[in-house]
Amino acid sequence: MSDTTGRTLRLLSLLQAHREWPGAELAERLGVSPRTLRRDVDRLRELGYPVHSVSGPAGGYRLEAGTAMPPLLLDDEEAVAIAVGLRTAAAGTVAGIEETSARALAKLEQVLPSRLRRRVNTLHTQTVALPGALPRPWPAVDAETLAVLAQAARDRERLRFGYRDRDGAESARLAEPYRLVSAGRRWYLVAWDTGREDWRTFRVDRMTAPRAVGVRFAPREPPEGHIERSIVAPISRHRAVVTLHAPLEVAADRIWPSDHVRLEAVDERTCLLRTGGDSLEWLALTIGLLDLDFTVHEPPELADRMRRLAGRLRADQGSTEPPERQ
Amino acid sequence: MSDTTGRTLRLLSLLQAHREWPGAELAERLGVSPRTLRRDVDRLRELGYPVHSVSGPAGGYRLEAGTAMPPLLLDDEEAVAIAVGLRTAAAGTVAGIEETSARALAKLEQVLPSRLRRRVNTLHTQTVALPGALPRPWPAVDAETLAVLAQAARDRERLRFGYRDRDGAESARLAEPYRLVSAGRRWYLVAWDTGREDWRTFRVDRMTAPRAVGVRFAPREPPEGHIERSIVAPISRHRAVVTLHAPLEVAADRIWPSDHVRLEAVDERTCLLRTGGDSLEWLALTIGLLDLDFTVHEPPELADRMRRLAGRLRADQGSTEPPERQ
DNA sequence: GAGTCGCGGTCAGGTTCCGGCCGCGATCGG
DNA sequence: CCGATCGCGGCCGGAACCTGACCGCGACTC
Repeated sequence: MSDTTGRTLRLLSLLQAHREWPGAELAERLGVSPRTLRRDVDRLRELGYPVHSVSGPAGGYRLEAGTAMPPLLLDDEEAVAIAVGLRTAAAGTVAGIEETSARALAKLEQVLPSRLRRRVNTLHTQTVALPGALPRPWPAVDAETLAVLAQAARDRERLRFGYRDRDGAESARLAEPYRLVSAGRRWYLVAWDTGREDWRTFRVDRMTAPRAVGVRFAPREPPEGHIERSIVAPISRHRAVVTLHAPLEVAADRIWPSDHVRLEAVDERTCLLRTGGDSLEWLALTIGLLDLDFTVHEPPELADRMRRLAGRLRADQGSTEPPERQ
Repeated sequence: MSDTTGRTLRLLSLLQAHREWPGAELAERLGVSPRTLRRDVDRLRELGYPVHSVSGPAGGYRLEAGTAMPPLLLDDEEAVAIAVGLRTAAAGTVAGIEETSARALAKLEQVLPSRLRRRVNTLHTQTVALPGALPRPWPAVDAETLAVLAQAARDRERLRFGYRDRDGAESARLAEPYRLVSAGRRWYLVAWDTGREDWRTFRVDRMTAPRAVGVRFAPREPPEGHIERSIVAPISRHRAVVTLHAPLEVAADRIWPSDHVRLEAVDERTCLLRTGGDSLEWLALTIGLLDLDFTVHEPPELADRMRRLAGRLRADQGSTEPPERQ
């Protein structure tokens, strides 16, 4: 049995499925001796995939980001999610990468098992069937954060983060994430709060700087039906509050309405814009492009960013001819 | 030299990059004898990946859809496209798979090289429809069709399809696809029409039942500027020429390569960007988000728009308190 | 019908792989 | 500070594997 290639692939798959593994468990799963496992790991390293290792108790192996993409080993659901995401992106929901998305989609669909293809079809038609509601404004959630949370929950790693509760009070938390839940556009993390010694449901948008602390914990089940809560506000990294020195109607005319935008009149010549976004540059530019006089109230960083951008933009635009027509 | 595992991986990668390969070429690329190649193919089959083969001249190997997902071997752009698609899907743009998308994203981001991560970030913020540039409903292009076209173009396979031209006249076409181009919400296929013996640009939504006919053709280059003339120019109202005060590599890293974008080095610290778009605001936004110093040469309106934008951003007084807390 | 191409059997020689054993060093907990 | 745990990598011997070469066969195209 020419097992070694397949085993190496299986090892890669395991390393992608969980972030960190103790060597002994890997060896057992692959059905080889620990010595051979070390050799397999070396093989992966020689192939250019950086496998990081930690000595001592609680040591183990983990696959890190290197300079080249390793082969992605996906389970069924993930493959479906990717296919659906690519279809949507190719449909023009995401600007600028349509053609590449189509190419990636071609590659994936070439090898996509037919039972999965069926699922992709039903899912895709389900989601795109809302022509009116299709053009989404900006992303509701910080994807980076989601990825961190999903990973911590998957790998059963303790999570440290700041949390701002309903009343705005900040606190530092240490929790054992159980599952990431999305309800509508909102995301929640169900977790065991080790400080409070109880189950909590955290709104993801109120969490700050979550990071896996590297300590694994024993799984734990939450009580039946623990996952209920209701909230309103959108989820984005930066929330902006800006006064626009223009009548409400004028402003409303230039702003693409969405869940993430609130516009209220202050008086007949002024209105207040509340909005949010993942990047300060994005906020600065979209606000600036409204072409209205405005005053930024929050966040303070936004004003800084605007000044910096203004500096870039000011520099003698259009004064010169392009260098040379090659 | 323990090459065999890596070679098997490389073989898998080749089989995903093109649909069909003649055995001799695969053997040469992998640097082994044809006999060994056959053994490698057998190995893949034993691992459960269905490699189909065709005898006779024009024979070769092709990887087909099996019962399990094979490891996906992605190039940089594809990886970025998938990451962006997943982020968007996870953010709730696509209903029903948010949690799975987040999981897949975690898996991908764990191994995503950092240079790609930057591209994902800048791209991700651009997913929004602009105020002003309202997304009008468009004859939806079938993702399945797109995948077929992208694959045929990639693999250089002749394509047979029906086409309904501007006047509604139907015709059957046989063409050698060159490239799939997306402009705005529309898709075009640039191809050599073997019947007309000339280059044609087909609108994808007017094509019916395209399918790869299985015949490979020798690649052929369209005349210089053909794509720009037939698609980019008519579609994008504004064509911009901008000097970026950054090395080519830095700029290339932040700009999504597409048919609408040309980037050339001027010297070691400067490069020239040519791009196009429907709206000045969109152009200003994408250029502004690059976070690079730049100088706009064309069009003059864009330079004006940038100056105005700079004025707005600078004019903000940055007062701290909003008028009244509602 | 000729030529091309994939298929798979066989063989021989060299290489690799594996498990077991060892001492080493890093890390964590007491 | 010490001991336990875990990853590291050298070494060994025997078994297994991999490779290239050669062969005749069958499928397919022109």
